[in-house]
Amino acid sequence: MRHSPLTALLYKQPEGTPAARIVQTLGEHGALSATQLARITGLAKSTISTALASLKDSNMVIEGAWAVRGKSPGAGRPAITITLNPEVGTCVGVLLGVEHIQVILADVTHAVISDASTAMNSDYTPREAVAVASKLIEQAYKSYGLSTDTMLGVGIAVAGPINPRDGKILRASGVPTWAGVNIAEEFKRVLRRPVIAENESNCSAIAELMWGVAKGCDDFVFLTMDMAVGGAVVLRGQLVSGNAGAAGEFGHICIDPNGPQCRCGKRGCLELYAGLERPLSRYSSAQGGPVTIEDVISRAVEGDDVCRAMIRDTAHVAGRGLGIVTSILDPGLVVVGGRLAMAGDLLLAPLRTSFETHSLVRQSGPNPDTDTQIRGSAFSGRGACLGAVGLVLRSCGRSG
Amino acid sequence: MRHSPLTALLYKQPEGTPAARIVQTLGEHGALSATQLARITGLAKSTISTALASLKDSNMVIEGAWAVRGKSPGAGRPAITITLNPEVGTCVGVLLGVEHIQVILADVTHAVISDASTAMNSDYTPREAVAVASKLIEQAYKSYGLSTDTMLGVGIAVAGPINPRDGKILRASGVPTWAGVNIAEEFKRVLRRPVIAENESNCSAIAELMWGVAKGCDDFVFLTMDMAVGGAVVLRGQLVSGNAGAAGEFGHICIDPNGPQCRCGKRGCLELYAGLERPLSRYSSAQGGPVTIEDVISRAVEGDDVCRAMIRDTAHVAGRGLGIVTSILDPGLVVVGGRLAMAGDLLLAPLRTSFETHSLVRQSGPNPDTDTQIRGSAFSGRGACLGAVGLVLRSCGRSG
DNA sequence: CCTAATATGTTCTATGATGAACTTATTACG
DNA sequence: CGTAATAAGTTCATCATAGAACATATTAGG
Repeated sequence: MRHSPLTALLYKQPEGTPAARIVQTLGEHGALSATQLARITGLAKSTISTALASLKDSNMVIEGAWAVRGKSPGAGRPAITITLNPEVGTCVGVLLGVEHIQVILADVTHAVISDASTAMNSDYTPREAVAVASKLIEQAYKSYGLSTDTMLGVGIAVAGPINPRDGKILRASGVPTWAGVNIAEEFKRVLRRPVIAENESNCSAIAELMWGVAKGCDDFVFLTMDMAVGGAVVLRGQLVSGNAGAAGEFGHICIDPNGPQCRCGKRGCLELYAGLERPLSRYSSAQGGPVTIEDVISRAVEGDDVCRAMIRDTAHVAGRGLGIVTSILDPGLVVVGGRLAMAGDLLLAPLRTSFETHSLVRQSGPNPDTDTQIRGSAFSGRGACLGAVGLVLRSCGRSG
Repeated sequence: MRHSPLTALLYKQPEGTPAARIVQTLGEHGALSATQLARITGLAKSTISTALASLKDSNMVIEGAWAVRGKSPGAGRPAITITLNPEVGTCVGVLLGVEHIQVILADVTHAVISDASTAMNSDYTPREAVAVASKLIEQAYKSYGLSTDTMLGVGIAVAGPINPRDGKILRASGVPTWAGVNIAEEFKRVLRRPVIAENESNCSAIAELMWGVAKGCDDFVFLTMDMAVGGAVVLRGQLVSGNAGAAGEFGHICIDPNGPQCRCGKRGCLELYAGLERPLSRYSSAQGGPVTIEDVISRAVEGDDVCRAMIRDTAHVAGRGLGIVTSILDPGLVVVGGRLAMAGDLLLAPLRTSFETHSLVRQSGPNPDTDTQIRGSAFSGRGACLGAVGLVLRSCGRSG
């Protein structure tokens, strides 16, 4: 099973044969009918039909008579749903977070089989990361009685931009000690499988695109609000990585050129005002003990004024940042993720208000046709790692 | 000739038949050999060969034995260059500027046949625009003995964003009185030809992409520096228009939320600091008479300190704006256009310096691999109108 | 001047996607 | 309960594309 037929289909052509495109599309969308496949891939019904026949023969896809998603059974012959055969392979997503490493094991339908984490001291080395993640992966396979031979690939979510040309973490990254490391190579050497590394925010955006609030939306912007501030840009269904992989670094938009120095070297970055690191450490010392983002949110929900103000203040600056992003990209949708997004409307309401005063299009009054929507992420914290899982079936034929 | 075979080829399929793609590619690149066509379109040599045969039969393309561009004749059979037959049709580009209307008439090879302008009072109406432009077009055809039957289409460059959904000029536009007008329709009604309207900066970007410094570059950002500040975003060879057509409105990036009110309704927009409108009117009253951008540039070239400072100051703020753009898009190339770009290094040198201090990627020191290049436009003022010409052969099958 | 090397362009056949027509399976309604 | 309407999925002739092999036109060098 070292090189399964699925692997061959996935890691091949840029546009691909009908079979490959079907597998890809099923990977992204889950269960679909033949007609839906035709619509999504743009191929003819007949083409789908013949391709599906051979895919069924080789056991790559299976059919079930379950109701097709989002379709109330009306008149007409009911559709037969097609799914990737879960037994055909597994995908692994790894999140290399600041304080923990998370590993999600999923089948090709993206059904999560296992989700495990290990706490880490911040400033762990790439070598440690590989060791800990490999162990988590191994344990996940072992405890579910699966062979690692079924592993089709590994997606890795990293804090910091990755140069798309050489795969190395950018020197102007969130984790300076990792600068210049090609983390995908490090993992590939040990796991001997296709490994795709991506920026954490980009992974979150992928998750939103595939299964989240941005499903079916080809153009949107993702904003991470957590200790740090990050983001991602999706245009025509594809991540925009930029020349050096630094696209979507909303946290480093200059808000005030005379502001305090940021760890990136510049002054007055958005992250310094809209990130929770500074207000949280101030609040923690005022409280006389460490307070987490989750604590702040639950206290805010309970009505704590200081915590509400903290969220409102970050929302206000973030809205200004989004206004700037909108002057440049004018996205139809902004998805807000990161742990602070779990605050829901406590964050989103002031964010929307601030955005409207700072948005060009909104200056001519509300208009549902042209207004940018702002929505909270559908995932609470797991988004980035799920997105890393999604990377495996998405990024076909790029790295190998 | 009302519906020439070329029109049929141009305004049809989204991806298109080989013949259509060849015509498009020739339209964009000019003279090419069959082999180059195969490389650029991605089609097989054989496909190109057969398609070219029928295109030659129908006289759509002609071959010449001129040396293929950028190819020193080495060993091997010399290439035969293919060009669109200039006699097969003409394209018109219209620029609706603030103070003048410009019309360029070109053949399908984009060779400019005529270039004429009429001065306008600012705040002219769409109806006047159509009348004046139509007259200029008519004169151009008449004075070169061409029939308007050969007109394949008209591209229009407009100051202000255009909603890609309904083609109407956005209400938050540069010319408020034009808000809500579908200028392409207005022209189409009179000219009875395919008309494509685009934002002026977007047209300039198209020109740079097709024939300017961004030739062969699929991802770049265009910055207009003139009385106002605008811009455009090109990703994967395509213009990014945004949800409401307001993508690339760099002039309305918020630089200071407590700054003066901008005509767009927001406060402290980049345009107020990096646009020449305010410094120029101040300087004009100090000089006791109207001074143009061209005057400022020539005085700066001659060594005038006030004019040099004016350019340097706008460059400084613009660099900060570009730094912000880079945090979001991280483009590999920035092309600077608008009349101020004619100042050359007087503008570009301080712009680059300012950009570097405000650019995230640059924080880890210079690196030719990841650094964003900043180049001046290749066109002096004519870019937008030339781009409008280019729109005609480019935007196939969108509007019609 | 002849041959090798190199590159362009053409021919021919197999493949494989397409679209029209058809079959199948269900609901709606009289 | 039967027929019309609707939608899903299949079959098959047609045709466009690609790939391999070939023909053609040039330079380099002995």
